[in-house]
Amino acid sequence: MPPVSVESAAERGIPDAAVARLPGYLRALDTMTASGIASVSSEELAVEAGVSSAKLRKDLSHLGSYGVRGVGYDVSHLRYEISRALGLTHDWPVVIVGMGNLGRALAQYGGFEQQGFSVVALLDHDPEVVGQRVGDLVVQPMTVLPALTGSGVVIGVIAAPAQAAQDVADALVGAGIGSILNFAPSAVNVPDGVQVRRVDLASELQILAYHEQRRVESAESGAPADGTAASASARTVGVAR
Amino acid sequence: MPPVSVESAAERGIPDAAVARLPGYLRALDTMTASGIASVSSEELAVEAGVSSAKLRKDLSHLGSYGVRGVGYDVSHLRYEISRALGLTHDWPVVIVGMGNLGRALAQYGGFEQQGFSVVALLDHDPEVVGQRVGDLVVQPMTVLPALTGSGVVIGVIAAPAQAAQDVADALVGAGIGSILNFAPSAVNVPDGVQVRRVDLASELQILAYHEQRRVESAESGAPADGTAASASARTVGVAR
DNA sequence: ACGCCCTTGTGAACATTTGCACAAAGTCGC
DNA sequence: GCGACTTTGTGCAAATGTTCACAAGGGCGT
Ligand SMILES: NC(=O)c1ccc[n+]([C@@H]2O[C@H](COP(=O)([O-])OP(=O)(O)OC[C@H]3O[C@@H](n4cnc5c(N)ncnc54)[C@H](O)[C@@H]3O)[C@@H](O)[C@H]2O)c1
Ligand SMILES: NC(=O)c1ccc[n+]([C@@H]2O[C@H](COP(=O)([O-])OP(=O)(O)OC[C@H]3O[C@@H](n4cnc5c(N)ncnc54)[C@H](O)[C@@H]3O)[C@@H](O)[C@H]2O)c1
Repeated sequence: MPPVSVESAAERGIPDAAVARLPGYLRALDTMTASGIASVSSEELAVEAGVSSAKLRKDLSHLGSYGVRGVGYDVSHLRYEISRALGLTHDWPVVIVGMGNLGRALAQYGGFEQQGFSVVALLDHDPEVVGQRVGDLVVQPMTVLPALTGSGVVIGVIAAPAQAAQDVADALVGAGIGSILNFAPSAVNVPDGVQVRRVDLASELQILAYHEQRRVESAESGAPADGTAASASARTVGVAR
Repeated sequence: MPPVSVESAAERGIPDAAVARLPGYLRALDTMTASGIASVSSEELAVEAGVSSAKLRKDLSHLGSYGVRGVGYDVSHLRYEISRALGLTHDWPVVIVGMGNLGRALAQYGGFEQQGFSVVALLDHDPEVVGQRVGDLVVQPMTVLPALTGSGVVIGVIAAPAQAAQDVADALVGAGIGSILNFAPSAVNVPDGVQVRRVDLASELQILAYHEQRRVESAESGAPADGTAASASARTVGVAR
């Protein structure tokens, strides 16, 4: 690491890979709280979160030294420290754009709210959809975006069709949104400094398919299956349907 | 990994990071096909897929040498080669477990089918839900699982509540499912060799929140913003750009 | 048929992430 | 109080992933 002179404790610059795992630790801690557990070792927490204990300790070391050697971590204190590192000490207002099937499901799903986010606005460009009520909110037109960002909304969710995703992203960025969660199955290009994360089921399934294919191929190990014959292998799978 | 001596051309062992990007390339190629584009350079495809061209070329090099120097890649041929590498030369049957809000939405969402997967069964443990019709299928009890795997189903989707996720995973693994896509916000433990991927919106939002927080903090750079005052920061966001 | 020009495929440098192993540090029983 | 025992936090090495930069290769115009 560069010799970052002062650098208070360790508050700045947690590696991306570690940041991506923090929410999992948070969730595991919540589960333990619900079970009435007050203290955990890195080993126990690691199992609950599905990682190795060494990785867990290394990750936590980036946010400071909150464990007690020989004992473990205090569940509620660690929960607080991770929350703070992630910026969840206050709720973040979120806007969802695109009120189709997915947008409605997300708007009504309580999973956000419990985790430090609150859906404060629902937008759609279709005049037919604008004005409809979804849960506690009324769908608004795209033109209100600047007003939303003006009042502090910085996270946007794209739930519009793929071909509209880039337009929506442009509108969000133009209005000052700095972080985007994209459910549309397409990449969006944004300026430097704007964060985009994509959630795509088809991609996830395709990645699983790759691993399944490998398993099938290695199951027929004995046969070198080199060259020509290889292509037939996938068919094998009993798949009677 | 053991040093796999012979290793034909490049068919085996594509790095995980590359595999995770292949679906994105596939999607980008589909978009180009729809636009009537027959040939692309790595640079153009990289922009469409949202990666750097060097990364794209390196990734593709793991599946073979399918480009033409000075020209680029033939869209339909590259599409085929990526499909083949991912194991998408045939459809994969999928079972969804948990027919609540999310399960129903997934079952009726066409996004799977277009991409090489077909939902062949819907399961739930609740007798009230079993027998209901969702789209073209009737919800079946958990007891049919072994029959499904017997006929070739190897990919399962968990759309049950978090506290049931481990039980469902155990049932899936016990029946012979080898790959699981888990939508419940909890980690599941499975034996070696079983693949699990998790999709969790709250985690994604929390990761975005971390980056937003950093942006806010660096905006108030001069001020150390240590301790107490920090919590007010988020409201600020002048985000004039 | 030749050479120019363009883009691929890849070796090598660099960066990040993971895993190991253990000294440091604290608790708890006695 | 003190020593034995437990578990953290971390230095280091290995593995994995990314970026750079360019030689090799192939088409296309002439
Ligand atoms: N339905 C699912 O289960 C599901 C699951 C995963 C991903 N997705 C993806 O999510 C996206 C939305 O899916 P859906 O089923 O809700 O689609 P949908 O067609 O039901 O809804 C899309 C909504 O977006 C609005 N919209 C279109 N263009 C817009 C624009 N430029 N600005 C603002 N709003 C616009 C439309 O008016 C419509 O209300 C799609 O990209 C889809 O692939 C859907
Ligand atoms: N609703 C959403 O928009 C959404 C979005 C993201 C993630 N999720 C997550 O997806 C999961 C399901 O959400 P939901 O809203 O559909 O919940 P839900 O309560 O509507 O549905 C859950 C279904 O699972 C069934 N089930 C429960 N235990 C089971 C078991 N052991 N075996 C088989 N089936 C069982 C129930 O009978 C019920 O039909 C949850 O973990 C939720 O956090 C939901």
